[in-house]
Amino acid sequence: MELDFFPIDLAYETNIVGRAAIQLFGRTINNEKICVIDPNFEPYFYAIPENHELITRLIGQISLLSYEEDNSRFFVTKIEQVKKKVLRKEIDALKIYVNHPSAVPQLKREVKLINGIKEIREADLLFIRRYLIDKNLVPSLLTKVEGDLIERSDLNVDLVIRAKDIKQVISTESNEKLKLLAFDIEVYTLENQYPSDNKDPILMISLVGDNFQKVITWKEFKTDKDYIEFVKNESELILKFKEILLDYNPDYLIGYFSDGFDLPYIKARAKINKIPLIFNNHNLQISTKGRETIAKILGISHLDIFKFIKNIMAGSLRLDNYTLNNVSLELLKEKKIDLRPDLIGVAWDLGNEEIEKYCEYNLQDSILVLKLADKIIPNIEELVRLTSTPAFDVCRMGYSQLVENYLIKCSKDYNELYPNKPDRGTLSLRKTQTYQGAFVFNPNPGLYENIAVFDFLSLYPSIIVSHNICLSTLLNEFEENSFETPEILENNSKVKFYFTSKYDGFIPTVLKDVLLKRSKIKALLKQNKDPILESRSYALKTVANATYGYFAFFGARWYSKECAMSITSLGRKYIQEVIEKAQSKNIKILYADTDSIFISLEDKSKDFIKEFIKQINIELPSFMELELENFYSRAIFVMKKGENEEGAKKKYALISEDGKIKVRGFETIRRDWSYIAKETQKKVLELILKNKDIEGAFNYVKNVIEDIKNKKISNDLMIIRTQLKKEVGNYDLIGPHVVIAKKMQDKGLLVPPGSVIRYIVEDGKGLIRDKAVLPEESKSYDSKYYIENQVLPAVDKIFESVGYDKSELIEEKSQLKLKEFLK
DNA sequence: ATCGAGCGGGG
DNA sequence: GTGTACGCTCGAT
Repeated sequence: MELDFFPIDLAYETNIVGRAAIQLFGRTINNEKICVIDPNFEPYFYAIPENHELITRLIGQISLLSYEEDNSRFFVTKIEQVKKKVLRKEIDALKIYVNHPSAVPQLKREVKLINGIKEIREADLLFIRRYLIDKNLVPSLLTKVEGDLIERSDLNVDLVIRAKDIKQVISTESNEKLKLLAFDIEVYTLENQYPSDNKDPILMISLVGDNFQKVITWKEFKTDKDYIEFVKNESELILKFKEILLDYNPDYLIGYFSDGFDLPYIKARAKINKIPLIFNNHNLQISTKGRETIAKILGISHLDIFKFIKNIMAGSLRLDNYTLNNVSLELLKEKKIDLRPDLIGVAWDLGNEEIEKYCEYNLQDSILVLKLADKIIPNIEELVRLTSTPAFDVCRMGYSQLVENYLIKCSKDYNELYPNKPDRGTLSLRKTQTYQGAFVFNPNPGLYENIAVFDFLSLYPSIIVSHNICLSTLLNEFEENSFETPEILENNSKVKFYFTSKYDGFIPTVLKDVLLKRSKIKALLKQNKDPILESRSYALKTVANATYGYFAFFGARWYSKECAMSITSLGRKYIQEVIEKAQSKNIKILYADTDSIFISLEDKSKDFIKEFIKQINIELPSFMELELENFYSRAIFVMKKGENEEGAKKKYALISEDGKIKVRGFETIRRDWSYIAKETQKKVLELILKNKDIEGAFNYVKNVIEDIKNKKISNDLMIIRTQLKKEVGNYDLIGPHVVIAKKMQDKGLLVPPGSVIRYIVEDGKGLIRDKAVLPEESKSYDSKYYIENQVLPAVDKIFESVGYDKSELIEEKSQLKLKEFLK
């Protein structure tokens, strides 16, 4: 039979004869959940011989390799002699097929040891990705399978097909029918504690899909909310969750930090309740990636959208935190229900409407997550298509991996062998390498009015394309007609790099493809604001903009310091040219960094500025564009501590004409700051930017300081919160929160790891830890500490930048010495 | 200057 | 899972 479907999630299984078969879970155009099993793909890798003459001997030797493990035999099945390219140079390679993907690591090591083998290549590509790339398949695009319907009771799908042939269909059919299910859990928590999965049960789980809303909980109370469903206990709650998942069988299960919290928690509680969480023959799997955990459910693609927002979208969103509330506010203009999560334990014990509030809260979280997913998944899916990587992985990748996966996919089209990853030695060497970076026009600290910001769009990508910058085009010395970079300062001497123009490099070619595709889409978007096209454009932009960073990323396969240096040198040239042109038209430059320029409007009209940009764009190479980012009514540039010419980093705040404040580079406001410090900083920026009221802001802080001195500020605002990460006894270094935790323990209070310790720094002598007390026991907080270590560090640079000295803030009765601050 | 520890997201 | 593991900032020493 023949059938069209959208593949979503892929895995592979091992059959009776020890061969791997790919499983493609997806949805048919008739809305059925399908699993296609494709046994027709063999794992392989490449070996490069030292020279041509050795090939016959090597083939003989390699074909004999085999080993046994767990009663299975792993061996080389066949070897092909092929022509491949390495940085455009043609070479001989051996394509070595093995009987199972898991045999690759061992067999590649054995091959590598054979005398006459120069290098192993492409032995580290996931079997699934290898399959997708080699078969020219892309998840989430319509795919035609020809094969036989088979019976598989172990798979939770509507139909299973054993594929004979499978190929992508050229089609405009969209996969809008995909089923999404968002979920969120609430857990028993006591005030100021953090739940721990070995003792605190899951109290409720919300699930929200298309026309589907449910909150399951296990303490019965009177309610008229029909989405609330009661079960008997936690065990039944987890069983119900599992049942809904199997029944509803979504294509994407979506959570917010569900890799790090919800699913690991469910797994831990399921274990305690002795509930197996098996889906399609596999346990809910929790693995780790660095410090982060990853939760995988076979056949249901679990997307933790927090990961994608943090890794990919944060670059453009630039929020000061990425809580669900904050992200929803930004992207959806909606909020979470305002309830303290650590009071759920109290509510639970009280019962009735108290619990009901938390059920609403729980539901709202899933609603927000689903709405966010609706916005974000099209972006993820575009990156899926661009990189031939399943959404599950794309959702968790960073920029460099995105670029790398795109390049790996493209390398096949050019018959290139993709480079190996750097080894440890290379890695640590690369980490120490520095080079001249972007151009920075240091701002004079101060407050400014009527500002315009210009941005170069795709500055670096267009440099790479128009100057053909690539490892494969980099020359050892000058050649006729080659392109040479400006002079670059390196170790006190000047260097230049040369790139051939005889042929197009691999990276410039594939990047050009991205830029061309994007400009076509942008042209279409001008006629019609189609959200799918928006996503496509977003995906292409993401990959294009990350390419420069990729050259400079120490872990990159296509790492090149020379290319990175060449790109920044050209970037400096372009931005400096614009600055010079602006200055020649008497436009005052306030600040510039990498690809953005801040100017002061002074007496010039907005139209004049727009015309200036238009003129610049006429002269720029194609793909490159100077864009008016926005007009701002005020800006404050702040001195950064330890600032030097080279390393000056962005630290500024802007207010746009519609009153929106944009803050960059201020120390992230963290939990371990007191509320008074956070509030004061926020208020100061507001007063200065909104009302231009520097004196007011100054007086505001002076008042805060006076109030702190006179102990007029309530203890609540002085509390510092620090989480205890280990058992109290296991600390070598005793910080203030550890001292307090010990005191609490002595009082018979439980302070397991994860507890948030609250303390106030009290008047007294010695180290901070000697002065820390429990908030309830605080009689007189240490004014000096709060002024000097909390409030002042949060605002002093702001005032210094507008002409005040820090000391003036603490002087008892200083006359305000308002210096000239409007430059 | 070095080093241990917390932060993030979630409750 | 044909795989690889954060980066920064602050306080104590």
